Amino acid sequence: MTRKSAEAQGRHTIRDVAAAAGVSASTVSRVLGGDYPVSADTRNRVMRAVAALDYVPDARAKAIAGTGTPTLAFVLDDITGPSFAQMAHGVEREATRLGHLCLVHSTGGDADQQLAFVETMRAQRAAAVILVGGAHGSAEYEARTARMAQALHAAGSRLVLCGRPPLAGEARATVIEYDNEGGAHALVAHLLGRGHRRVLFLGGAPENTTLQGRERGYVAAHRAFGLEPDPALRLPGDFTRDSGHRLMRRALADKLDFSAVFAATDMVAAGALTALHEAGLSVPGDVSLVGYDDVPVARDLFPALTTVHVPYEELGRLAVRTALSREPDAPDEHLLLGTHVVVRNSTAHPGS
Amino acid sequence: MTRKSAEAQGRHTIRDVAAAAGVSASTVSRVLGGDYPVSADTRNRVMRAVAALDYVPDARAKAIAGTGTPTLAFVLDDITGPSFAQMAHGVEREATRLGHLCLVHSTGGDADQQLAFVETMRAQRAAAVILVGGAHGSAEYEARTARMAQALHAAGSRLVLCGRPPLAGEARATVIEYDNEGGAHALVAHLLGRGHRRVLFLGGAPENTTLQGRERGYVAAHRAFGLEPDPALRLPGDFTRDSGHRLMRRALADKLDFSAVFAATDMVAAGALTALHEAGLSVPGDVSLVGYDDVPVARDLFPALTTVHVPYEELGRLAVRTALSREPDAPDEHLLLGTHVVVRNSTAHPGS
DNA sequence: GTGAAAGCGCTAACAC
DNA sequence: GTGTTAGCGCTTTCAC
Repeated sequence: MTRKSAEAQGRHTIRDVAAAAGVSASTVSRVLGGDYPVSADTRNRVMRAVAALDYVPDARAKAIAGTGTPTLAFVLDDITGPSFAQMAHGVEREATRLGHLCLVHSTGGDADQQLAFVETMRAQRAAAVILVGGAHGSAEYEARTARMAQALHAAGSRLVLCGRPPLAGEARATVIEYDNEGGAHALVAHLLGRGHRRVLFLGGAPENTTLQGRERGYVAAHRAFGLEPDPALRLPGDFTRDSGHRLMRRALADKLDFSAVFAATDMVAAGALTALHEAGLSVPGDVSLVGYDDVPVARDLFPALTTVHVPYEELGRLAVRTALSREPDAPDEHLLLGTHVVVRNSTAHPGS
Repeated sequence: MTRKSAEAQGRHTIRDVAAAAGVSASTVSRVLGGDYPVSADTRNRVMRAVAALDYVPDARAKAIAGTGTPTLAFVLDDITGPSFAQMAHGVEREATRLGHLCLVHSTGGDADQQLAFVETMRAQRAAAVILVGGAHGSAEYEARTARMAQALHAAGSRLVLCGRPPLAGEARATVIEYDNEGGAHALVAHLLGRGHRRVLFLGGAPENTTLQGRERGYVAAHRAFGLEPDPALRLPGDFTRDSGHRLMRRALADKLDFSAVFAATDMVAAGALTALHEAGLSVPGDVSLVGYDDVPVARDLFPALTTVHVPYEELGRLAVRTALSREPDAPDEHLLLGTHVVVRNSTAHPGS
């Protein structure tokens, strides 16, 4: 009958163990801590008591007392998206490797929920918070994010922005981007170089910086060829498979004139491809199709999809490493990862 | 200069706020707590101080003091698998809805890492731990899992096993399964009913209970048709796309005789489909192909994949609900969710 | 080598 | 209404 947790089996405290072993709580702490001189006999008795009670120290109490595993949070829009999932994988592996507890959370693209979760992580005293996905555009959102970055920094933590542009000013956030504009430029140049002149762009989103970047690359590639893209060929949407399917059906129904399609993501491309097939069109015979991200399924579409490779898993690992290794007062860092086109079978010369 | 955190900006405690507002710590606690009579003036001063210091209460300290958001953990083999990702999504949504902090962690299929993480969650005093994915078979693993279940139960938490069979004995674990055997049976019967007699099975894994169940359904369907499946037609592997690709190439190289393929998961089917295409074979013209899980991309393969629908997101939500709603001493529950075949375009009569 | 006591940041019971 | 005190479960001086 130790104090009060008499029959409350399992909810044992360090004092229960101490009592069972006939020592003081501090001794138990020392034994469990590892590095501290304790007599072999005492150690044995304590270990036996720990085993008997199946005692596990309360991680929250350790944390508050200064010991305890540091925590790292990874926030994304939708865990269901394969590219995000790959990144999550990289983040988790690296965080675990570096001895951190890793929390993954997806917000469904809701900016408020995202900020709320970052706040929760600040309350958890997380060592770092990694935010991934295009920013949501609005100035108010940007300001709030900047405030969070400051707050985390002030608390000795830090905010890492992945796949999105830096915040304005001295925001105290680390940024790791990959090249959306350059990749899109190279990809569209590939299309243009094969003779395509009317390239449909699926999934531009004025509020999402990632999609914006890809759209800029699309435009830039045209200009580099001395072309001006037809605005009617740019269909706004999000980065999901269903958006691609819907958009492609609409483009077909509207009898838009194009010989190639640039889908903003591989998932959009997957949906578009299905719509194309449903319409009895052949890819790349009747229309060429390209995507972006190089997610694993890109190889399994038929035809295999030409796309831009983004090193997502590596990106995740890198985010964790820079987040955890930086000196508290090092200046903000800004990394830009390269991307490259992967040519597969979904592109051909027009009318071939 | 409050106590010691003078210039340690951001790392503020409730006492710093109290000092800044000229009140006691308990008053700050009461203001922040919400429900407690506090004079309007005091409240204002406190709120102002909170804002000025950008104070956020330490969640760990709250937790240890009895208040604090409860936590729930979700453990899966690989976040990269689309079916798991969908479940993770359901779990997260529901956990958030019920006011719980949700930790997602993937173990890469490593049983030791899985158990270690469950132990970590026990240390975090998580309200529940949800484990998903086929069990790893070995008796030792099963025993350790049972011990964890007991320990969690004793601590007022609980273990929920998703998509895997119950533990032996009074293990104190809630189980939510979906019907692998029945779904596979119906699916293979669909093939057999169309005249196929030699069905290749890709991805049986003797150590994984999920894959085992699907394999049992495969065999049972044959027997129901008075057939005995050829053991040479069963290729062991895991549930990944790459496994499917490799296995299919091998089957083709070995010139195995079959007119239909049952891939253990949609991802395996995706890899197999690509291998089939690479070999110049037509689906379903030359060979019929079916998968299992009905992940979103199943619709985007060409031809669209006939498969078995598993309500993964619903499964995740259900896991959370039953985990959080059960009485501490209610008997172990065991739910079995139904599945159903979704016929699309990847199957036809043999030789058609 | 071990115990008693103080402290981590917070809440709650008990004064006034 | 508000401050003081004790306590959550742990670690870590500081004594002996």
